[in-house]
Parts: sequence; structure tokens; C-alpha cells
Amino acid sequence: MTDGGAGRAAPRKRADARRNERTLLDAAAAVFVTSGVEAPVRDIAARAGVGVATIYRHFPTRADLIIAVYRHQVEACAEAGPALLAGVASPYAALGRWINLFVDFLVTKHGLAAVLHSDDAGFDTLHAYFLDRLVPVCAHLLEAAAASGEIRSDVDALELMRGVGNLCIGADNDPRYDARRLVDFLIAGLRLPH
Amino acid sequence: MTDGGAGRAAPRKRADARRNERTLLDAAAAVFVTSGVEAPVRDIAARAGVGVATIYRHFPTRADLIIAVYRHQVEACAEAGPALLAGVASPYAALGRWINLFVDFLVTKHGLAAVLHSDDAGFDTLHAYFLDRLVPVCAHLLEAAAASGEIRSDVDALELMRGVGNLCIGADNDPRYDARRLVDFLIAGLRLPH
DNA sequence: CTACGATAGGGAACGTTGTTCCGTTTCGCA
DNA sequence: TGCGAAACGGAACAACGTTCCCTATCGTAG
Repeated sequence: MTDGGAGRAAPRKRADARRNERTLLDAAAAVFVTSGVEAPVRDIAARAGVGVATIYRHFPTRADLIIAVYRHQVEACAEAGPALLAGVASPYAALGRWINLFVDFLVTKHGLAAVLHSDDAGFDTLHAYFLDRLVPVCAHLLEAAAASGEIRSDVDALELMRGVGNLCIGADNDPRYDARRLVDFLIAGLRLPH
Repeated sequence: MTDGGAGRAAPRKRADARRNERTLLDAAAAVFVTSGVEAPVRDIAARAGVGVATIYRHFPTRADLIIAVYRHQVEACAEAGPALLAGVASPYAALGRWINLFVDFLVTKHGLAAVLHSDDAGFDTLHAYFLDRLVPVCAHLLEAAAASGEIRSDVDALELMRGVGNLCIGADNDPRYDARRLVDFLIAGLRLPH
């Protein structure tokens, strides 16, 4: 309790450890851009100039590393939800804009959408993080749009988020597949005839 | 050209080879049901009581084995397209019914949808087979529905098929995710206001 | 019925992955 | 300046798809 933090022990890590953690995050981000989020752990370690064990010391599993790399952007996306709802004309428009934000995030990260919905255990924490953080935001937008009578009221936020995420799989590096268009169709399909 | 077949050599395979090919197909089908299409090759070999090399002799890659196992069902789906178009009231209804057929096929095969859209090379032939066989059928249905003014005319069949396939990923073994519903929304999103 | 050559098979071996282990190095404090 | 804990590196392990090579089997010609 001596530090102003969250009350946990927080035994300040050694300087080299903190330095390596930062180096690893940078290296991972760089490798993810060029080789996708499923890049071999060894590649990331090599890029950072450390051993593979160092990665696992800082990040219990690959999923945690991915979370750490993209945490800021996920948080930004989550926070954009209420802001859009407050600043845009209709809740449906806000929903559409927010979904676009999410899609833009996903399609610009090679393979992230794919790994996000892999049933491979070990990505469970990644899965859970994204869903825990974003589903409530989506649910809020859905409720508002349903309350205003713009969309049907039986749409489950979790289901929609997974659907949108799925639609983004393989959207990178293939010009014939435009995930944004399909997601727009999907969102349009939620509308009620007025 | 001496035989009445397709004109290729077709030097009748040895009896044990034909027997093993059949055994392998049965074993693969059984393992796919219990462990999904990404089951280890060794498991399939063990189930069939053969060595792994035997699999690769008959099927150059895992993808070819998967194709062989599901070929009949894919063909049936492809052939159902024109039939639906002829027998159902509106082209849009036929499209919906046909997409439902495709979705039913995908969601009942553990992991098939996932592997179908994996960017992993080696599944390219699987990818190509499904698309080559089904996209033209889908395109035909889309054209008919667009011609009758029921849906927008700028929907690409390849894109739609990939989108639908993607929506089916992870649809098995998760009761909270109903791919059929989402696909229905997507198809509904193609409608033109009349 | 037998022997032989081509065909097919089995399983060990290879290369690549994620992950863990352990001996060594480095840091931070007294 | 020395020492214990923390962190490190890379070898080691396990699981996977795939290939290789030697052996067993099949089908046929004599």
C-alpha cells in the first residue's frame, strides 16, 4: 500500500526485465505487421535479440503477448462506443460506425481475426479478453438501436461480435474479399422494416 | 483411349490399394466426426490400421483426403442449386434455401469451415475445390435474384460464399453462437427495399 | 504352381512448431 | 565489493505434417 498503485505487491521489476519487456512488445508488433500474429515465437525472440524463454517469462502464453501488443487499440475501440452513441444522430448509425471501427482494427492485423476465433486452447485468454472488453459495448449499442426501433431486438451482442470477427478472417491480402462490405450487409440485415 | 473412360491411362490399381483407399476414406470420415477435420494424420492412419505413408500415397495432401471424404455432399449441394431455382417460388427464396443447405453442411463438420478459410498453404486445393464447385452455383442464384429485383445486383458470389463460410467457423460445439441466424441476417442484408 | 518385377505398405526420420527446463549471467542492494 | 534473487539463453521436449527407404505383397508370365 505504500505505492499509489492498485494495492498489490508490485515488487518493481529489475531494469533489464522492464527493458526487455518493452523490447519484446516492439519486436512483436513489428513481426506481427510483417508475418502476422501467428509468427513463430522464435522469430519474435530473434527480432528482439532475446531467447524464447524470455518471452514466456513475460507473457505466459502467446495470447498474452498478442493482448499486450494490441491492448491500447482494443481499449480505444471500447471507449469509442459510448462516445459514438452520444455524438452521432441515431443509435443505428452509431452502431454502424462502431462496428466499422472494430472491423478496421481487425482487418489491418494480419491473421488476428483468424486466431481470435481459433478453437485452439491457449488462445482462450485472448478470446476472453476481446469479448469481455467489447461485448458489453456492443450490447449497449444494440440496446439503444433496438430501443429506438431501428433494429430487431433479438440480436445477441456476443453472437454479433463473433460473426463480425469471423467475417474479417482472411480479409487481408485478398483484394477479392472485402470484409467491410459483408459486415455492412450483415448490419443492414438487422434493420427492422419501418 | 481404349477404355471407355475419360481417356487417361487408368492402369487399374492393385486390389489391396483399392481396399486401403476405401478403408482410409471410412476411417477419415469417422475420425473427422469425432475429432474434427484437423485430426492428426497419425490418428487417421491408426484408425485405418495402415501407416501414414499410405495416406499420402492415396491422397497427396490432407486437403485431398478431406475433399474425397466430402465430395459427395459438395456435389449434392452444387446440384441442389438449379433444382431449387426451378422449384421454389422466388429466386430470393431459392438463394436462401440453398445457402441454408451450404450452412447445414458446414456446421455439421467439425472445423471444416475453419480449415476451409485457413490461409495455410496446402489447404489451397481444398479451398479451390469448394470455390470452383460452389461459386458458379451461387453466382447463378444471385443473378436470378438480382434480375427479379429482389436483391442488390452488386453482390459477388465468391465474396458471399467466403463470408457465409466464415460465419460458420466455430458454429459447432458452441450453443451461444448460431451461425444460421447470422447468415440469415447477412442474406436479409442483400435485399433491396421494394 | 512357382518365381519374379512392379506396386504398395510400414514406420522411422526430418523439419517446423509451441513450450519447458536448467545451468549461467546479470542486477540491485547491503 | 560481494552475494542472493531475478532474469536470461538456448538446448530439450512433445506434437504435428510430410518424406524416405527398405520390406512385404500382389498379379502375372512361364
